Order: sequence, then C-alpha cells, then structure tokens
Amino acid sequence: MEYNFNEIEAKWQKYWADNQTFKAIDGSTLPKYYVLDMFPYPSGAGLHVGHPLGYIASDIYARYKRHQGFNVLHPQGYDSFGLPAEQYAIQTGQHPALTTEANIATYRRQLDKIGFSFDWSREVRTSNPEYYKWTQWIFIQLFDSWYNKDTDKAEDIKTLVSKFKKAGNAQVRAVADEDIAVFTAEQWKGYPKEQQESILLQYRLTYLSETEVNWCPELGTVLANDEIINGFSERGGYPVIRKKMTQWSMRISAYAQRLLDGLQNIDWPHSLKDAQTNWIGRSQGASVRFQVLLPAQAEGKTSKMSFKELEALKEKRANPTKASALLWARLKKKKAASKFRANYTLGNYQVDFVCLAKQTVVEFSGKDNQAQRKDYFEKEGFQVLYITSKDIEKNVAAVLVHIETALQFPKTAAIYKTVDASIETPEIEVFTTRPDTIFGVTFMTLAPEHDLVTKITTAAQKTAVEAYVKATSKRSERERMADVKTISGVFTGAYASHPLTGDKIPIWIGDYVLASYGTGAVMAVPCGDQRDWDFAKHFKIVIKNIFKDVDVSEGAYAEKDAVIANSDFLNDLKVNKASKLAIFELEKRGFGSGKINYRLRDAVFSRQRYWGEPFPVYYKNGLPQTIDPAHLPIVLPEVEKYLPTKDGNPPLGNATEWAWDSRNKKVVSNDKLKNKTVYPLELNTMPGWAGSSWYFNRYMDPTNEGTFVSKEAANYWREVDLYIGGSEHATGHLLYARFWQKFLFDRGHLPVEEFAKKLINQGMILGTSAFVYRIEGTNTFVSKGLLADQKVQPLHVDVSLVNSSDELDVEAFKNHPMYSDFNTAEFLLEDGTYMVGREVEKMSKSKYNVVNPDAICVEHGADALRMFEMFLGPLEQAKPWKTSGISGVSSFLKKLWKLYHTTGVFGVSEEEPTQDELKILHKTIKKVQEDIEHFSFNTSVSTFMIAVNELAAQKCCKKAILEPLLVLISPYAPHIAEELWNQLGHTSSIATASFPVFESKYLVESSKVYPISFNGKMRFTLELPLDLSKEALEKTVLAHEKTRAQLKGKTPKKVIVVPGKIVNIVG
RNA sequence: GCUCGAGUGGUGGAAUUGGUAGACACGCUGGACUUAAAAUCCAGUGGACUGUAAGGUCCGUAUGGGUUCAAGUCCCAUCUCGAGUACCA
Repeated sequence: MEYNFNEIEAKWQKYWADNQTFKAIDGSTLPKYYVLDMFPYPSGAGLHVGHPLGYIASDIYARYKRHQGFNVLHPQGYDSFGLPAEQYAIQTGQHPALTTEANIATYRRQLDKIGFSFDWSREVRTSNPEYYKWTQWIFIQLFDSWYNKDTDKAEDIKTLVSKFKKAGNAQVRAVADEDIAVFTAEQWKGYPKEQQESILLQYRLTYLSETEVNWCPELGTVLANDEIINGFSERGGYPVIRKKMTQWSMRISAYAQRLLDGLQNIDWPHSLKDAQTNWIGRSQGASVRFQVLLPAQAEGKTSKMSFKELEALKEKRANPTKASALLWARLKKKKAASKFRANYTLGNYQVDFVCLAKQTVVEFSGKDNQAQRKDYFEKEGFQVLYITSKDIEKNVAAVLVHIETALQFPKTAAIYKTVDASIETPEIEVFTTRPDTIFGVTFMTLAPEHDLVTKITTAAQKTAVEAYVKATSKRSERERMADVKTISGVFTGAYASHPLTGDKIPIWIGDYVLASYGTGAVMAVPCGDQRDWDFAKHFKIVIKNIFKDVDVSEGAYAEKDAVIANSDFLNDLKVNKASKLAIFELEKRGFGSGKINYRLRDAVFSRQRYWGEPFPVYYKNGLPQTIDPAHLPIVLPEVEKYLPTKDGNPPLGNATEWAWDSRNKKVVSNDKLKNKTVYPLELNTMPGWAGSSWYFNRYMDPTNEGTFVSKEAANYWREVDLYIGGSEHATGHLLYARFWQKFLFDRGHLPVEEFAKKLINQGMILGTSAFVYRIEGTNTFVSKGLLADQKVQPLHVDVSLVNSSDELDVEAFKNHPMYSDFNTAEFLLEDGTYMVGREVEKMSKSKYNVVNPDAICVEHGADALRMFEMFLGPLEQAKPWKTSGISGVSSFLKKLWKLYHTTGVFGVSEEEPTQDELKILHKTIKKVQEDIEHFSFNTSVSTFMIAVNELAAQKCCKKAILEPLLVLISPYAPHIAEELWNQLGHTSSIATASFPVFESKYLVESSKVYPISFNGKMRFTLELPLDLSKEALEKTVLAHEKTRAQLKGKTPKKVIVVPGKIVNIVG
C-alpha cells in the first residue's frame, strides 16, 4: 500500500468537517483550554508559507491539550474590515464586501488544506453586522463611562452626574480633559442641557475633541501613532502631516498605569512587555509653574517674592524674634492636632504662621500692608487672626487658647488655592524628571505651537518669532525628525520668574521641544541636559553649573550619581533626596507638585474611510448622541463612490440613506433631515483595531444575539490560555485589546482583567529573494559569477523561476508575462546557466519571493508542510524559507508509513514488545511531552525521526509500540496519524485518544557510559555500573590502563566524581 | 543615541540544572540497485596533524579577559548583526 498523502489528507479533512471533530463544548465539566491565533486580515494575495507558522504551532498545542483531556477552544475568524479592500473598491468600484468575501473563500480553502483543528462553527468576521453590532455596543459603553481616580476604575457616567448634582466638580478626581472649568452643584443644575452635555463629553472614555492628528493626505484619513513609521503611513508608505481636526478619541491614557502594572501578571515575551512599557513611557518628576513677567516687572520687580524678600526670609528664619520663637515652640507641640507652618509663602505674601488644614492665618498685627494682606488671605478662603508680641510675652498660653478657639470654626466651603492665575500674569507649566536641577534653570523653551507664544512675545521680537513659527510649521514631521542636529530657535523677548530664586529667566522658542509631549514647554537646565546645553551654547545663553566637582564646559552632565551644588537648600544632596525636597518646596510655595507623566496619548478613533464600523452616533444641535443599543446594528450604508466627498467629508458623506429618525428609531433617507426628529449620522468609521480589540471574547459565545458574550460563557472560558501571533502588534492591537478588556472588566461585563494569560510571538518566515543583474542602460543580464566592476541594476525575479541551485530558467523568464519587457534580452551565462543572486528579505509580493503553501501541500502533503515548518527552527526565531530541506520530513513520513507496512500491506504484530522497543517508546514520550510544553516543536520533530529510525533498525512492528507512537505524532502530522489509527482498527478519531503516559521504569539503566575527562577535557569513555559508589568509581577509573596512559606516570592532584554524570581527573 | 535580543560546521539548527559540543536534517563525497536517470538503501562528513590499519594527538561555540575541578552555558569588556524606539524634557 502506497503512502498517498493527497488522498489521505483530503479524506480526513472531510471526515473532521463532517463529524465536527473539533467542536468545543460550552460549559463542559472537563477543564477548559483556550488556544487562539491572531485572526488574519484576508488579503487578496492569499496565504504564503509564513502565515501558517503560528497556526501550526497553536494547532499542535490544541491537539496535544485534547489528548490530555481538555475541552479545547481553538477558533478562527477574519479581521475583515480594512484598507486594501477599500483601495481596491476605489480603483474598480467593486464593493469591499464582495472582495472580502472572495478573499475569505480563498483563505478558508488554503487553511483547510493544512488540516487545522479549528472549531469553524465559532467563526467571526469583524465586518459582519451581527459582529459589529457589539463593537458598536462597546463604543456606547465607553461613551457612557468616565474614569474615577478615587476608585481607580471606569464607572457609569450616571455616578458622575450625581456627584455633580451633589457637590459640583471640584472634588471629582477623574481622568478627563485638561482645563475643565470648576462649577458648583447649583451652577450644574442651572446649566442648559447642551452645556451639561458638552461638559460630560470632557469626561467620557470616548470623546469628541479637536486634536492635532496624523493626517495622511494620500490615504485621505487620519492614522494612529502606531500606524506611522518614521513619519510615513504603515500601509502604503505615504507622508503623514499634523493637522487639527475634530475626532473621536479613546481615553486609553486613563489606563496607562494599570496597563503597565498588568504586565506583571501575564506570561508574555519579555521583549513585548518592554515594547509596551516604552510605549506607555512612564516618567516620574514634577510639574513646575513659571510666572511670566509683565514687561514692567521684567524691568526689575517681580510679582512674587523678590530676591531681597527671600534673603530677608532666610534671615528671619535664622533669627526669630523672641515672641515669635516663643509661640512657635508651643505651636509646634500642637503638631498632631493642627499642623502649623511658620514663615510660609501664600501667594505674594509671606505669613508669620499658617494652618493649612484649618484655613487659618496667624499674623503679628501692625504690618504696613495689613489691610491688603487680609483682603488677599480672605479671598483665598482663610480666616486671619492677629496677635502681638506683647501678648505672647505676657501669656503665651492665653494666646494659644485664642488660636485654638478660632481653629474650631474654620471656613469650610473655601478651597485652598495659592494659584492666582490672572490674565496679566500667565504661567508656563513644564514637566521635568529632574526637579533637583531647578536651580540650574537659565532659560525656558516653548514648542513653536505652544498657545502662549503669541501672548507673551514682545513687540520687538514679534517679527522674528512669527517668521520662525511659520517656518517650522511648514516643515513636515519627517523633516523635523530627520534634521535633529540643526539647532534653531528664537527669543520671545519675554521673561519668567524663577519660582525659587525670583531670577529673570528668558523665554525662548525652539523646535526641539515637542508640542505633543508633556506640556509643550521645558525648563532648560543646560548643565544637566545635552539638548539644553547645545541650545544654550548656540544662542550664547548662560550655563549655570549646579553639580559638585563636575566640569560642564564641554557638555551637559546627565549622570544620576550627581551631587548638587550652588543650589541653596539642595546643596550636597543627591538626585533622589534633592528631587523630593525640591518638590516639597515647590508644593509649599504653590509653584508645582510631584507628577507622573506618560508618553501614551489618547488614541484617535475616527477614520475617514468607508470599510469600517459605522459609529452608533447622530448629531443633535452639533452634540453627539448615541443610539439606544436596542436598535443596533447601525449597518454600513451603500455609497456610489468610496472616495471622500467634494466638500471634504468622509466617504459616508456620499450615502443618501444616512440620517437617524429618532422617533421611529431607524436609519432613513437624508431627505428627511428637514424633519425636526431626524438627525445626521456620524460620517467617520472606526479604525481597524476596534473589531480586533474584543474578538477573543466573542468566540466564547459567537452567535449570542442578546449580549456580546454571556456571563456563563465568559465565566467558563474566562480568558485565552495561549495566544500566538506576530510581535508587530505589540503597541497596537495588543495594547488596545488589553485596554478594552480592562474597561469591560471594570464595568462588570467580563470576569478577568487580562485577556491572554500566555502569549508567544512566532518569528517571521523570511523569503529568499532572487536577483538578476541588468547592465545599466542595456537589455543585457549578467550571471552572478560574472559580475565584475560593471555597473548593474539588480532586479527582483520571481523565485518560482529559479531552482534550488540558484539557476534561472531563462526561457521561462523571457516568456513570463510579468517580464515581457525582457523577452528579447540577452543573457551572459556561466557554464551554460544563469546564476541568480540571493538575499534573505521579508516575504512579500513586491519582492517576488512568496512561496505558496498550496503547492507544497500538493507536492509533499500537508503533514510534511506542518512538520517542515516546525522543523525550520525555534518558533520564536525569524528564519529564512528554503524548500530544499523539506525532503527530510517527506522521507521521514514515508519511513513512518513503512513501519506499519513492512511487507507492502498493512500489518502489525500483537507480540509483546522488547525492553529496547519499550525504551525507545518511553524515551520518545518523555521528550515529546517536554518539548510541546516548552513550545520547542523543532526538537520534537527530530525526536520522531530518531524514534522511527531506531524502530526501523529494530524492525519493530509491534502494535503495543506503534499504536501509542501515532498519538504522539498526531498533533504534528494529523492526517497520516488518523489514517494509520484507522488501519489499526479504530473507529473513532485519533483526536479523542489520550496521550500515552510516560513510565520511567522503562528507562532505568544499570550502567552508564562515563565520560572520563582530564582537566575538563573529555579523553575517553568507560561503561560502568550505575550502582558503583563514588569511591569504587574513582578506584576503577584510576586503575584503568587508558587513565594511566593519560597520566603518563603522574599522580593526579584531585579527582572529581559525579556519579551518573562525569569523572574529571585534575593533574 | 536608548532599550531588548542574538552570534555554534558548507547550511537550518541541537546541547532543558555549568558536566561527552555539533543531536536531527539539508547539502556534499563514496558505494549498492539500474542500460541510464529518478526513487530507495548503506557508509562517511567541524578543522589541522599523524598512522598500512585499529587508532592517536592538538585546536575548536564572534574577540579578549575572569570565576570554576569543569564554561557554548555564569561574570566583565570589546566587536558584529537583528528588532523596537527615538529631540519624551
């Protein structure tokens, strides 16, 4: 009987489909195991051999887990919304749904050929309305939620509204837009509905806002940060510019810390966790506010404390008056009750004593500006008490009673705020990771796009600043990035006041400061930051050194082991302590606070595309309203053209049926927009990552029409146990999916906070591109070996025209329709053949190095393809595809077949196996099991080869050996295993067989071949009994003639004996 | 620049806890079968030296150091390649 793999494979693929062999059972009493692949985007090019690598690995694991008795969920589906189908629609007018349908059919046919154990009854497609109904539903959930920092989770927007009603927004700690106006409960209740709505929009987890976006003019859409590579679009490679647009955003920044913390609890590759950690980019430091000086103030005086006042303050601290010292000594003792501070700065004044908790100022009466001060303190919500030196000296206790009595009635309503941001004195807020270097600030730099630029620029500098801002805005992001070395900037003419010294700090503009990070402004410390240093040097700004025993004349000193000097109260401290103290002091004076900043930005969620999920949103008086979930899905409308409209609206602007009838709850024709109850629908669609951010949950309950996943299904399947896919999704899909999972968990829709316990990145399979070399300006091609110094142009040639010895089929090349330009070309051959050049590159259509798995399946079989892909090397490593090696696994499968067909027909014996045969089997069980559990699939393929070679050498045809062997192999080569299993007389699928149990008794040895080494180098081996004692072992070895020959009469210094392992003689 | 990962025969790779480096396979060489080829089977295959032969000797895991009885594996430095990220304050 021949091993006819084509026939066998087709037979069993049909059997599995007909019998639904791999259907997962919901709520089974068996332990569950969920194995998931990243679902593919069904591109028109179909699968190449690189795609199935991860699928084969996960399939082996899924099949293995079934043999282990698990109820395995191993689904597959399609991420079927996306750009290529739409681009194709623009060119041809073919509806993307049709293109997608056709591509999916091709994918399915190709996948089926490889024999995956997918449960196809659970297939999902993100572009199906039954699926995206729930994507729209999740969007609504996000819209109806806000992030409460106090509970550290997302909550229903209703809880926010009730907080507003109760006490306004002053006490609410939320992750929300910046600069939200403070209002009281009364004010909130008095606001018109529209105003309430727009306030809520500033808190929602998905919100509409005018933001700087990455606009790609060629694609006519915005892109997320992770869709851009070096200033060009990931798809198509078109330039991307910055543009202000009103867009939907997702408040992923609310989850920055939890996304970071969650990495501790999941078994994902180290490098991937690193990528996410970098992307989130947590940095700890301080936010510092610098007061901009008015022109008059810049002349000399500052509004806050002057340098002189500061000196006076120090003086006063050092030498308190008798009365002051007396009272302070008593107040200090009361610490626990109400903490007082002495000589404290409040706004522009320095008060004698203050209790911040009780909002009480205690001052010596009789100051020159007493009335002014009182006014200010009371405006800030403090009560003011007056005392006199005389009273204190006479009876401190009485004064204390007076103070304590007053403390019992503090003004409750007022909120303590030291910031007095008036229009005349704007502030510049900066973020710094090095607050300890604050005394080294000698200038400030704003991004050219910073809001304050126009406000603070002086008349004298206006022209220069405007010219600079204009010049930088013209430069693309790309240019700005490429050109890091050129230092450019301009002085605004304005100054700020240093918060601790009162020094005048010049304010500059420079494009090395990015508008999109932090606050778009920096406090420049040239002695501690190279970019600041370069800027200062270039524009001849003072560089003040604040590091002890460090020379900064040649460059900045950025080491973390610095000791601070020349910095008042920070002198002689190291980074950590100095930072803490600097933050403490800034907080005390109301000029800043400790802050953690994240690089992670909120994700833009709108795309100006057709082929994506429509938003369940309509606009009433310009404000977005979500559609009641009961009326979902909002189905993508038909359009004439897939391009943007003439007036620049997204493609959905072409739809004629795209208005929401709020009375009849349905989508109606745009003609009806005249009606009062009909409103325009959102024209943007959702980005590609919307559908892929939750699909793994849908597989648990794919057809549920009442909910996105039922509680029962979610509680049974919980999360993905093993997720396999490419590392290119590190900062896109995998971050967004974690974000949505955490959100749905917060809102009580899911039982787990991380969606995938373990994740493995399969390495890319690289193509081996082939090149022909054309002499420049001619139609002559030179064989690779004849390339001398002549100028040639290398051209990719399709790898199907080249054999494995790198010889080009010249005739086929000339006649190939793709190369019709060259059918008259001349070829300079060597030894009668044309040799191509080879290079390993990413496998892609444009490089003509794509190898199709279908051809491999026809020629060698799916089992051979599966085994070969695993045999190529470690799963996680990138490796080049070289078809030559496939003959190895092909002949292995033939040898395997032969074991069961020694006489040409099927035949196994019922005879008892020998000890040797049992040893081979159990050694294989042990190794294969270990390998699968370590995802070391390449080594288990070798193990099978060894086992089959050894059994063939033993001429073993015993059923007791060959039957369990099939179960071991079946995850890797399921078709041949299923066929032979069937021939052994089984009527049910091998998939239901349990994995053979390893028994160590068969591997017990009585002797061991010991390596005998001399000074660590193995010289010969000796077979010795394993039960020999250490001493006996040493004696036997030393007595051996070979040992004596090695030692050449010398006495060994030392003998190391590790029983069962090694003997090492040191001489 | 920063972060992470990797360097082992002609090639893909193996060596799971520091303990016989090169498993398994490709390729190559020789042989068997055949008119011939393919397929299949057998033998050899890290390098250098040595021996008629069995065998023996030395070197060898990017480079240089170190720890250890013993290092591909651990530590330090250097070089090369790959991936991610990038004026991130």
